[in-house]
Amino acid sequence: MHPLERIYAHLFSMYGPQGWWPLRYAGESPAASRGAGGYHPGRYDLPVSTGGIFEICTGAILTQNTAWTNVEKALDNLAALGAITAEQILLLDDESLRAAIRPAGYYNQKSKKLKAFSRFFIDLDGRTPTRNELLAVWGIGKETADSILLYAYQVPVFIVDAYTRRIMTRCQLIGERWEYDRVRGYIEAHIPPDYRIYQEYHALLVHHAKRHYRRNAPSHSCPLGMLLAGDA
DNA sequence: AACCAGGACGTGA
DNA sequence: TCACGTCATGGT
Repeated sequence: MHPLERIYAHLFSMYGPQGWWPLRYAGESPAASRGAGGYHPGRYDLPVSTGGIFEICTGAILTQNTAWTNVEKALDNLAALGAITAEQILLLDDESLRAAIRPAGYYNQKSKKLKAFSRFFIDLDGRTPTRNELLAVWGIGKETADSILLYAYQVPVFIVDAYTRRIMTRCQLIGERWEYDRVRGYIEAHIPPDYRIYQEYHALLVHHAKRHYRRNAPSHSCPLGMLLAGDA
């Protein structure tokens, strides 16, 4: 069993299914099967509507280098304006859009990003975008593109975020200087390409990192260390 | 009261 | 390529 598989099994046994990506505004998932904050543990059929897909894409852009709690406030404001669809965002004047997403920070940049992505999203006309198409959109980098593919379109790509890097590096599975796509390729080579596993794995890494791998935290012991003691 | 949060882009070597 | 600087609000 590869260390990456062992880590996944361990994290899942510790924390259980995480139910990412949170869906709170699209109203497509029955409230009864939706947990607090819009998380929906155990459901892998979401999103099922265009609104749900777009909400995830919007959240992925707004959460760039930003705490999710701040993104929720921005999404609340957009929902209050009735602007959580691509068409409605494009109808908003720039000043209103900036004001709505202000809690998420970087509002000048992100307002442009949301409009650029909204045009792109409409042109897709329901089709699943390719990774390169997403990367060609201004404001969509590798991590955001992969977040959109994995959580909005159920494409099995592994998201390499700061938390993933920090944990894998400290477990000595990857090098400090490995490029994004090298890390992604390494993980995808050792984990079966099942979008449900990739979704849970990434969410579990984030959850675990928030508890044990804060950037400022001194190198203290982590529960995963014991898992890796036995092999290379 | 610094420090950080589920990054991306522009610029100059 | 690579290393910086910039963007910005809200919680700890």
